Amino acid sequence: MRIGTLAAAAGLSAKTIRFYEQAGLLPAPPRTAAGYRDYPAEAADRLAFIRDAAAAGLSLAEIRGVLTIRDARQPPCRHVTTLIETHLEHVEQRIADLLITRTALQGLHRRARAVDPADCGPEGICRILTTTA
Amino acid sequence: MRIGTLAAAAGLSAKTIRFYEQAGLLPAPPRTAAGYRDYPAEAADRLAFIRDAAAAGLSLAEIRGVLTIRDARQPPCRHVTTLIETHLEHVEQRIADLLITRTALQGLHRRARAVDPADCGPEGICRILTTTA
DNA sequence: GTAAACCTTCCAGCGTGCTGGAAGGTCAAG
DNA sequence: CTTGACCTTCCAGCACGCTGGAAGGTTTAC
Repeated sequence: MRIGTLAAAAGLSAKTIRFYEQAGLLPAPPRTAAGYRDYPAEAADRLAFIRDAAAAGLSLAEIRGVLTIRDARQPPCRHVTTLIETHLEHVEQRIADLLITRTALQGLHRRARAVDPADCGPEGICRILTTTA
Repeated sequence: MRIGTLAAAAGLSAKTIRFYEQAGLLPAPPRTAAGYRDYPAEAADRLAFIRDAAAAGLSLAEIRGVLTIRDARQPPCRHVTTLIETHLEHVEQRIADLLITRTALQGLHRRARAVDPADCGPEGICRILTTTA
């Protein structure tokens, strides 16, 4: 399977696949006599995993961490558990941050609807945002 | 008011203030005879506005949009309201994505605790993760 | 008078996740 | 045989929001 076929199958560009290889997310595949990358079918699964994990918001570094340990073929279950816990903490922290942001935005939005545009004044700073510090 | 004083007042670095000027968020102030930036007191208000809007998660481009309209002496309230609504949607989408990720990680974590490390087998791929890929 | 703390400009890079282009080699169809 | 689609490598840059450093000029404090 050449890179273009794999790219089409995974819904990514060939460029992105080479980038993932370079970034250590996808192992370098064997090459044809002409030097073309020749992927096994499993590569599509791996790329699908990467794509989904990335879509879910994991950074490539996080995904790489999961894949690296998986690829080690050792049973480092405790390591994996720790890794998962760490990822979970990061995700929960991000959620917490975003909830704070959301609350702030909802406050701004409430105020925005309450303010009469004519009220902003010719020189005044828009009240919606300035009162929010 | 020189840049260092303003920076201290606004809780930003002098570098950041120069960057904001370069980015079109802060107008270029008059200069002293020696070429030093000499800010009026209002600059601190403007920077506070920028800081607060950024803290609420608006991008510098979005803030610039608000400021540009404000500087044109038009009431930006409706624009700001729309901006907030759009941004709120993005944040909520992001939160929803992260909640899905969190659920997935929690499931992984439960499975990790349930698996006996000896169970992973010498040649098998660790089960915790493979069932997820 | 001198040393430190400040200011100026410009150029460079961080990290993230790609994307584009140039210059060249290879493969399949007509 | 030629055309065009595909592949290779490498180098470059996008956006984002700064941050650091070099090389110089100025102001302030002792």
